[in-house]
Amino acid sequence: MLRSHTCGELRLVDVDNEVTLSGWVQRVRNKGGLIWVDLRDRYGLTQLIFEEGSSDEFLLKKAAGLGREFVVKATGKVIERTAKNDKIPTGAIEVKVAQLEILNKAKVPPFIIEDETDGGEDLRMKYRYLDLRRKTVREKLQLRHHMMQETRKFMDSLEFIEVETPVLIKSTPEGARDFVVPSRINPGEFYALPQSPQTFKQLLMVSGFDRYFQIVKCFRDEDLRADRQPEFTQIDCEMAFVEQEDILQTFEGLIKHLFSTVKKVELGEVPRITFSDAIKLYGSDKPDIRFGMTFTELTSLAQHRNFNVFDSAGLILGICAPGAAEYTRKQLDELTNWIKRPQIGAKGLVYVKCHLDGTFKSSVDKFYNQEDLKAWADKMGAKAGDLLLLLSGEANTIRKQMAELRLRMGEELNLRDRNIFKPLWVVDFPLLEWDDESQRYHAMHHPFTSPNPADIPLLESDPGAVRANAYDLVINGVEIGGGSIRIHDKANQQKMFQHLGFTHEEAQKQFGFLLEAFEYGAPPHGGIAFGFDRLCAIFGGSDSIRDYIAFPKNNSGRDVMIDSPSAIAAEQLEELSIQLAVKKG
RNA sequence: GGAGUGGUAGUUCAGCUGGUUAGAAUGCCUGCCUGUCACGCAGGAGGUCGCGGGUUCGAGUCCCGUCCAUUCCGCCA
Repeated sequence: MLRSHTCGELRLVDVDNEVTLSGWVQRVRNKGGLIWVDLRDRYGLTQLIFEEGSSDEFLLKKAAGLGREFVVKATGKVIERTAKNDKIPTGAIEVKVAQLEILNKAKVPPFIIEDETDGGEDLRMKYRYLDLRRKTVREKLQLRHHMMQETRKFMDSLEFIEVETPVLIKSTPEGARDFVVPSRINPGEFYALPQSPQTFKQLLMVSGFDRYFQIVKCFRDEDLRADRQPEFTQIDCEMAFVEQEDILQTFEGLIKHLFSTVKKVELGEVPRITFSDAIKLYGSDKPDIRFGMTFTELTSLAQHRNFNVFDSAGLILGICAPGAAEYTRKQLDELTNWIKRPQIGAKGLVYVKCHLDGTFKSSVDKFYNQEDLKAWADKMGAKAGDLLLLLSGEANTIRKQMAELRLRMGEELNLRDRNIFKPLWVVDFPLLEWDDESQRYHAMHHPFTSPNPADIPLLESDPGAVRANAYDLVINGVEIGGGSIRIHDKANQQKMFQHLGFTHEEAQKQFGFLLEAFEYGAPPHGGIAFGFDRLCAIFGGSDSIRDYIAFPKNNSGRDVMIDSPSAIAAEQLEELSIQLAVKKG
């Protein structure tokens, strides 16, 4: 027998029992006549003890020779500790070892395998299998497991059916770049890996599976970020015979269920905001509503005082940072420099300190008197002790800049607590988005999204103003999910392709199967997809999704452990009828 | 494609305006230690300063190029 118990379960009640434990040596503490070995497995840590006098010499020697990460089997009696450790659940007992077997030796690991590791990101990824032995990392994958099970439970309880859709599908030029896979038996032709199972889930609606979901890998060949991997997991969902309200209710239920079961957090009703209000108040379509600091427009109030910067601006925006009036000159300079960096690119930053004595001190005192500044403060609802921060310029540009500033101020003032969760539905997204590069409209969500019926007349006159039946779920400023009510009739779908610049032939070639399916009785339907990795990261309180993926890729899309991607043999290339334009040396 | 930051011992980092033999902590090895649990004490080994070029009497340090990592912008229907 290799083990009778795990390393996490023995307690005082087990004292005097003979047990066998197997696991990894976390650390050996050799005190001369006494040797302790911390034995670790997935379930915890148990202390083994060897004692000069009562343990035989050979055994002592063997114990003293153990190194980190050796795999051992130890048999012995559970005894009560003289000196207990209340930091670990097994801290009241230890195992007095009578037999020790080294199951496998280990090289000295390149970094320390404990909660606080000395290993950097790169090294940990190269030896990910060692990194995963660490409790902090393991717990993140356990969280993911838990969320996955709860998602399936909840969806199943509502009669959703999990259907697997193909991974080898067809490339389409819309949207993100596809990963492609050459077909050996069809020379010169390629499959694409799905960016999402979008068309398949719509076809399932046509098939009558009126409630579908799938926890599914999706692939996008775009540049990576801390929260973006080339392969990632979605909770993909679709429902037939529903309107937007049905979808929002159903999946608000899923989110509440996950928070309740996994985090023991009971959420209230999820608030909603329209896209246009989100932009106006937060400068972002994924506002973090854990804190206020919404935008106030000061354009009419602040112009015509001979301050040229403001007078020439299309828009003047202000936010009120609560209690930040005592910011020093140095802090304000830092903020100004930060917002002037090329990534954000503001021209400058105007501040107004609302002193406790009711006076104001600003960086534009030359142009504005105390009454002017008071009028601003009043309009922004500022209190004594607050700091007003103003940006001016072209409307869309400064909204983005102000959104960044708002988030930074929220961070600095500790208003973005990781243990507080504020989900938000953003609704009424625009249907179309103008793309300067290709000089045409793109679908903001995707080409299957239906327009808001009230706005259909605008499709010809003002396409950019048409609202879509599309919605996003945002939690703490992170886009967690998005979806829409789809178009379900052929004529409308064809019209949409037309608006997006598809010729009739292109539309037919790429999506003919869907258009044809719509002719055979397609029900009204809609759905949503959640970024599962991000959802896990939010639950775990991390900015990066990488630790929630067992074997993630690095910033360049490489797996440094298995060293992929890699070149393939000339014979393979030939078999696939592929010639390389560039040879990798 | 662009910008920022970083690359020095197994690991995490320090190394100033260029100056003699490149340091610390931790890990590792050896010895001592009977209640440790971040054990302690004493000793020891360990370096292509990412790579290539340049400036200089002299480069870890300055300059140019390049590679790698990371964060952000673009991109991500």
